[in-house]
Amino acid sequence: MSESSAAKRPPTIDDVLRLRAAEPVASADGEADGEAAEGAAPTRIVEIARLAGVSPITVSRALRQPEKVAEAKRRKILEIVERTGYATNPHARALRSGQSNIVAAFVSNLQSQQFCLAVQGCGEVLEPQGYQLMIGQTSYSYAKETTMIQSLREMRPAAVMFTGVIEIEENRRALRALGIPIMETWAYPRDPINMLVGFSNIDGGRMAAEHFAGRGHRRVAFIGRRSGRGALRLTGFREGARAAGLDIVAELSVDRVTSMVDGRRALAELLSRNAAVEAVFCANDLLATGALLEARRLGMRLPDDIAILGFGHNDVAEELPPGLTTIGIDSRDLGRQAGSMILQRMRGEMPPEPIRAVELTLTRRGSG
Amino acid sequence: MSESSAAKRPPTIDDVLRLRAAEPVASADGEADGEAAEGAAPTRIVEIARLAGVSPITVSRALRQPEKVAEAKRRKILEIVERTGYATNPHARALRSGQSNIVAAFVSNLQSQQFCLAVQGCGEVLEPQGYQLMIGQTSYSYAKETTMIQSLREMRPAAVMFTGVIEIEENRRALRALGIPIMETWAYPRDPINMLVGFSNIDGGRMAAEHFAGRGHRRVAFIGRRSGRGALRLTGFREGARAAGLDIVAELSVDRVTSMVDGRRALAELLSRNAAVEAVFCANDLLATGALLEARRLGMRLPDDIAILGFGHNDVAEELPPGLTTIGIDSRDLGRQAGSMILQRMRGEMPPEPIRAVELTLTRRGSG
DNA sequence: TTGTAGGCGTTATCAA
DNA sequence: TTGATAACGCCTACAA
Repeated sequence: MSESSAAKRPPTIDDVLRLRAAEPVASADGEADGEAAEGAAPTRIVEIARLAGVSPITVSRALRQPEKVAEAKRRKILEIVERTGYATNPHARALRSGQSNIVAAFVSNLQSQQFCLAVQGCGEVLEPQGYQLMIGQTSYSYAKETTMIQSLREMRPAAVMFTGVIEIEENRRALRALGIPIMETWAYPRDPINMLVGFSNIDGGRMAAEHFAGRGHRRVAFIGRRSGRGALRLTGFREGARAAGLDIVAELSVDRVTSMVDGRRALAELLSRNAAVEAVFCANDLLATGALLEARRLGMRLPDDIAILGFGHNDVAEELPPGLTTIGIDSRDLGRQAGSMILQRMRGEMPPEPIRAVELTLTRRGSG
Repeated sequence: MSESSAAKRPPTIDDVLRLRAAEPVASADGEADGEAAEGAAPTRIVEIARLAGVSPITVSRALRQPEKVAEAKRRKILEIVERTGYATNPHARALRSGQSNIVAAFVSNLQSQQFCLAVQGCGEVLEPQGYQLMIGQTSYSYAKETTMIQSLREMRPAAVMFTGVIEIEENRRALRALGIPIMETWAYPRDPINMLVGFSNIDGGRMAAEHFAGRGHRRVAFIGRRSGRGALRLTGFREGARAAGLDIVAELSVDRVTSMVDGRRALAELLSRNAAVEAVFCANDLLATGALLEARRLGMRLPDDIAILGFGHNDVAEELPPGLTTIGIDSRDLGRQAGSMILQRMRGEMPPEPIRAVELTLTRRGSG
């Protein structure tokens, strides 16, 4: 079919290759940069194939399934690829094979150290395997979440990871319909969409109450969001308090947490309502840090005048005297575990256990 | 050419469509989820074309260049797309048109609030236009930077943005060779690769010296990295100090800055060497925050016993009493500007000025 | 182990 | 304004 090419049709790949062969010193086609010649890197697998004297499919195999190509050929091909700087076109690859190398990762908030750590951990596992993380933000907003999930339909990633769980049934369905591995984290729902590396926020709350009980506190309080994970931590805190005979003297709801100021205000309000509180559990470290600063500003000694316990293992809070005691997980490790499970699923293996729990620990510092 | 299809060849698109037409209640092909029927969303433009009674190319035009399609048809097509939830296959699109909708953004450090803000700002501009940000991390490592730039050759994004400038000539060349818009930020080099939204770190250092001079300090010191932007800030600080007649009594080099502890240590060392220092300029807010905490721990009053000035506009540092005075930029705004310039370039327009400066401001708080 | 044939879904190009 | 045709670069399926 090759020799009979007509004259008036547009040039095909092979025409172009023939031209290139006729003019060996290729003219660089970068923007007018005066780019040093040396020949632009090949952009097609056929060019490598020519150089190696094999068919394109053999090059393809040498790259993707090296064990299927004879040692000598493989070596030669890889050497040429290396030398020329050839890079596979991922779009062509994804189009033909239906497999993309993009994994989408959504954080609830890019400003959160812990979420970023988890994403980093996940990337550490996936990137060496040739996957690229695409990071997006859901901003704790259901509307944004829905939009992002719609955009996933267009993006066609190989897998998706969230630093959180998806609660809205419609979104869960949409994700399932993508037919790709979906990873949820940071909680421990009964029915994850697909895979989960999480922990029980209820347990976290319970741990807080038990810790206070162990330190001899009786009159305790809660500051936190009334929705999402905050609500779960409160539930656990209540359970633990009841079991240990603690008295929850106040539950302060703070629904928009954007800075430490919210924690400052909350503690001030709490104290104005109820001066006799001995220990406060703040459902996240941003609130806890604000509370700690406010307590210090008021001249209170921690933990004697008041104990403050946070949630999240934020390491900035370690440095604020006297140091914030906080419950949390190893976020980077969570990310790594998530990454390796995603990897298994993308390879078509079924991870032995699609739901994994990571350990909550309490890091004791000076505040409680 | 359609009717003469042989029997033994693999099914083509049209075969499949014919089958689908014969079995109108499509069997969902999601994983065994018992997915509610309602028919999976179409995955090919031809399906929309059938429904609308037009050719595929017309659907394509209605989606990309609506003005080229007659009003009535366009409306009908868009309505069908909307109703069915059809989403374009970006790989096919990128393959054929050579245009990807992915913009790669690299931060030096995902843990940095300011870098994340800049990336967010950039995303705010690009995402509504249908672009997806792909975020990566260079970890302040030249080796990592080189690897990432290599991976860009494979990823084939529509543009690239960095929170920083690329210094290594080889990497600069590789980026230029990509032939796509490249945005650098956070500094003000004489010869950016392509586009720049930056500020002068030297000016920042100079501002620090001028501020100290204006507050009546004479014996001043510097704490910071001796490479990259830290070095530039030091250069400016020296210039400003000389011009204002200040005496730089110490320059402390801290090359691995990973937490506030580094700032604590640095201040302690500085004071042990030279107790008479009146004001310290820390080249970044992490160091400055540590220094501030250490000064307080030692019982010093700020800014009377010692003034501390940071760089970076970190807002956590606002909350640490007495509040960190810091020089910096509006990072989100920088990101937005970068985004809109990238957008122009991707559309083939030349921004009027490919190099833009953003304003440095000093935020006065209690520390100096 | 290697190669041939052809399609993945879209859009550039040219013709009507 | 619309449509027919073919090609983007790769990889699956099958054949040798």
